[in-house]
Amino acid sequence: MKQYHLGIEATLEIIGGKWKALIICLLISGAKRTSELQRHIHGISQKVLIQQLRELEEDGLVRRHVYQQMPPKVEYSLTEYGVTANKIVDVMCTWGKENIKRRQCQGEDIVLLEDESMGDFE
Amino acid sequence: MKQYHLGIEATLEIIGGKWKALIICLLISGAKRTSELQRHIHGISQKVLIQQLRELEEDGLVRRHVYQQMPPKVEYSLTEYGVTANKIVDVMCTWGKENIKRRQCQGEDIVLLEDESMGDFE
DNA sequence: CTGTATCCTCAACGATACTG
DNA sequence: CAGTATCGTTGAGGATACAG
Repeated sequence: MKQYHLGIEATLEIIGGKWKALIICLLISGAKRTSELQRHIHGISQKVLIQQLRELEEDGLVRRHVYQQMPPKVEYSLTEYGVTANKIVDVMCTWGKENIKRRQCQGEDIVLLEDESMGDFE
Repeated sequence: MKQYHLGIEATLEIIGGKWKALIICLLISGAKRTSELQRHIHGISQKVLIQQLRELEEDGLVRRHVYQQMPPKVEYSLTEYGVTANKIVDVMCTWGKENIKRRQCQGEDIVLLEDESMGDFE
C-alpha cells in the first residue's frame, strides 16, 4: 500500500519532473508533433522528451495520436484529465513571469522572450 | 544574458526541484526546525534538505533564523516573497488530492494520510 | 519524422563520521 | 540539534547510430 502524507506529493510524482510541467504548458495551446515540442523545449534531448511523454501518457495526462502515413507523423495532446493540470501550469506561468520581472528590477541580466510562433502553424 | 521563453521556466528553476515545493508547503503552516522538516519529508537526507533550504534562501523564498543557545536551534520560515509561492503550492496540493482519489477509484492501492501533527507543537 | 538501442558522463543523492 | 566533509553509488540525461 502506497502512502502519501500530503496531496502535493502525488502531484510532484506526476508532473514534478524536470520537463513535464513545461510539456503540459506547451500542449495546452493544442496538439504538437514530437519535433515541434523539442524545438520549443530548449535543452531537452529527443530521448528524454519521448520518455517524459510516455510517462505522461501512462499517467493519463497525454494522448498519442499516430497518423498512418509516410513520412511518419505523431501528435501529442492533452487528455481531458491532462487539461485539469492546466490549473497548476497556469499559476506557474504567472508566478514565473512575475519572478522574472522582479529579478530584472533587481538588476539581473535576464529576459523573457515570449514565443510568438506557437499557436497555429504547420 | 539569460533567456527564458515561458514564465514557467523560471518557476521550474526555482521550485522545480524534487523537494522544494514540498518544503514550501510545509513552511506555509509556520516556521519549522530542520529536524521537524526532515521528519515530515519522507525519504530526504539531512544533507539534501539543508542544501535545498540554502537554495531557497538564496532565491529569497526562505529565511533562516538562528537562536543563540545550547543546544543549537534553527528555524526556517517563508519570506514575504516565499509566501507568494503559496498560490502554486496550493493548487498542487488540491490537484494531488484529487489525483489520489481518482486513482483510488481506479483500484490503486494507495492512501492519503493527512498529517495531523503539523500545525502547532513544540 | 519518429522512435529504439547503446554507451557514457556527471551530478544528485545516500551514508557516515565528525565539529560546534 | 545543526551543519560540514568525504566517499561511493546510481540513475537521469546526452550523444550517437540506426531502424521503420
